[in-house]
Amino acid sequence: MSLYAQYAALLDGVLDDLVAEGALPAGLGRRNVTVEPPRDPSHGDLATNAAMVLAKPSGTNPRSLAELIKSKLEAMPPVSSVEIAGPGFINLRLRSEAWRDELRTILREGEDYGLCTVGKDERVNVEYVSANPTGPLHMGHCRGAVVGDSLARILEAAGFRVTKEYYVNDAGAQVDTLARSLHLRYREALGEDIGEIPEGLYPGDYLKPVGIIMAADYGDDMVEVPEEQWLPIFREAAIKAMLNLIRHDLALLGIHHDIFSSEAELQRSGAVDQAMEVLREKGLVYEGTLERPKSLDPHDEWEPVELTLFRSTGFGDDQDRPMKKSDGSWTYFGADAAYHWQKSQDADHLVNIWGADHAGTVKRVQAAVNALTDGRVDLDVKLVQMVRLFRGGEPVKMSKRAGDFVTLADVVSEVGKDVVRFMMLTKRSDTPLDFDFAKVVEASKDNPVFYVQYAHARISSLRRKAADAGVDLADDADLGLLDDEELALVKRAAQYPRVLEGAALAHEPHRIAFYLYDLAAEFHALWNRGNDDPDRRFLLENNPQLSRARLELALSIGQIIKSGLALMGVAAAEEMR
RNA sequence: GCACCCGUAGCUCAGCUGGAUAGAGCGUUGCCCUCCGAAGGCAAAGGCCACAGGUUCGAAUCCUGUCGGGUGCGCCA
Repeated sequence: MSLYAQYAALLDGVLDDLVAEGALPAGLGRRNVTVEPPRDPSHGDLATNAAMVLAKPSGTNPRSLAELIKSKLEAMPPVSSVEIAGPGFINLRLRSEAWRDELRTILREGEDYGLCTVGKDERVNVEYVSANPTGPLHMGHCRGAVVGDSLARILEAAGFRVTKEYYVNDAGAQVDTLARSLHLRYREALGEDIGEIPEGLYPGDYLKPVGIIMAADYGDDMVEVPEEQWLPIFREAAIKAMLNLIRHDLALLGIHHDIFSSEAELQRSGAVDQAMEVLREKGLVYEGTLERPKSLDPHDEWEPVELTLFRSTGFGDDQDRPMKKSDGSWTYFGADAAYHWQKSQDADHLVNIWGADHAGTVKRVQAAVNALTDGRVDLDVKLVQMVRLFRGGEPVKMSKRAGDFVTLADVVSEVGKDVVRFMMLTKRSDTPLDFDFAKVVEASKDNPVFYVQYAHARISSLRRKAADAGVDLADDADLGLLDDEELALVKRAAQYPRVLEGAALAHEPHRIAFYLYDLAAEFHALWNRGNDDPDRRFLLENNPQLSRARLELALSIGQIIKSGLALMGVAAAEEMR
C-alpha cells in the first residue's frame, strides 16, 4: 500500500471514530475526500480536504470539523505536526523517520514498489495498432503502438488482467487490392516486365520477396487462370506475409500482442449475424434509409437506399449507422460492432487506441458495446494524434509516391527503440507530436530521454564506484545521516505509486514520462551540489557511513527510474555512450 | 451544416479526474563554472488559463454559449 493510501486509510479510521463519537453523522459519502501531497511543499507533506468536503453535509463548518480531525491526527506517531490552513485544508507533516521508512520500502520492494491493486483483477482488453495488413508499419502507426503497449504495461502494474489485441482488417476491398498487387509481383518474379505499378495498387517493394516465393510455390500455374481462382490464394498468402512483416516491426519496439483477431474469420464464424440478432431483439436494428450527407455539394447526386441500420442515435450518436450494405454484405461497422461484442465476452473494460482520424466513429462503437453488453462493459477510445517528422528543424518530406514513407523500422534503426518509445510519450496522446531525428538523440538537458537516462547512468556509476570509496553494499546503511534536502528527494520518489495509479485509471501513459523527468531533474540538482561542494558528493572518500546512506538514496531513485522506464518499455541505461 | 479534439508564459508543453500563491523546458536577462561527478550550474523577469455566463465552500479543470485552430463526416476501411 502506498504511503498516501496508508494515510487515506488512517484518515478513514479517524472519520469512523468521529462518527462513533457522534461528532459526524453516519453514512456521509467520502468519495471526494482525498489525501494528496500539496502542490506547495511548504504546506507540508500531506493534505486532506476532508473537513471542506464533509462540513456542509454534516451541518458544521470546515474549520471546526478540521479541529476535530486535527486532534486525532496529531496523536499518531509518524505525524509531527498538523495545521489547518486556507478554507479548511488539513496539512500534515511527517517525522523524517517516516520518509526514511519509505526509502527502505522502495529498496526492499525493488521492482515491485509502486505496484497496486486498484485494478481489482478486472479484465481489460487493450486493442492497439490494428493497422491494415497491406504493408510494413510506418511512423503513423508508431505512436499508437507505443501508447497502447505502455498502457497495457501500466494497467498490469495497477492490478488489471490485461489482454493485448490486434484487430486484423482482412475482409475489406483493400486486401483484394493487396492480392492483385502481389499477383503482379508474382508475374514479375517469373520474368515478366510489369512496368509501372498501376494506380490503385500497392507499389511498395516489400511485396517483391513475397512474389518470388509465390513464383517458387506455383510456377506459372497462376498466370493464365481467371482472377476468381487465384485471388483467394494470393490474398491469403499476402495477408500472412504482411502480418509477419508487421509482427517483425512491432518486435523491434518490444511489442508483442496476445491475440491477433481476424475480421474475415469473425464474419465466417457467424458472430456478426449473432451480434445483429441480439441488437434486433432489443429493437435497435431496423431497415431504413440514411439522410443525404451534409458534406455533399448541392449538385452532387444522392439517392436514398434502404439499408440495415443500428439505432446508435439512442446512445448519443448523431445518426443511425448502417450495419449492412445494400448488397447484403457487412459494413466495416457491422463487423466492428460484433468484434467489440466478442472482445467484451472476456473483458470488463475495453480500451482502443485509434488514430485521431477515426474520431467520428467512436460514438457508434461505444453505442454498440453499450447495447450489446447492457452497459456491463465500458469502452474507452484513446485518440492518438499525428507525429510530424523533422530533421534538424526541417520537416521530413514524404511524397505520396511509391513506398516513400518513413517506416517504423527505419526510425527504430536510426535512433533506437528506447528513444522512439520515450519520445512517443512526451506529450498527451491527443495532441500532435513533433519528432525531430536530430533532437531526440541530442545529449543535452533539452532532451528528456537523455536527461532521464543520464540520471540512471549516474546512479549506476555510483554503484560501480562504491567499493573504491570503501563502501560495502552489504553493510547496513544509517539513514539517519541523510539531511532534509536529501529526504526531499525521497518525497518525490514516494509519489511514484500515485503517478502509476493515476496513469492507469486515466489511461494516460505520458504521465510516467513527465514524472520521471521531474524526478531526474531533482536528482541532478542534488548531484550538481557536489560540484560546488565536494562534501555534498554521494561518495566521499573519507566517510563510508555517509556515503553508504547517500548511496542508498541514489539506489532508490535509480530503482524508480528503472521501474518507470520499464512501464514505458524503455531499458534503463547503465552508462551513457 | 454536424461530430470529436484542442486553445495555459514569446515558443513547445505539464497541470495528479474540482483544491491553496497555475508549473517545467526552450528563448530572454543577470551572475557562476569550464571540474571527465563531462555532455554546464544557480537565479530573475515573463500569465485576464481564448471570451462570456452558470454550477459550489472552491473552477485552468465540470455545464451552456461565442470566437479561433485541428481532425473527420456518404453503403470506404
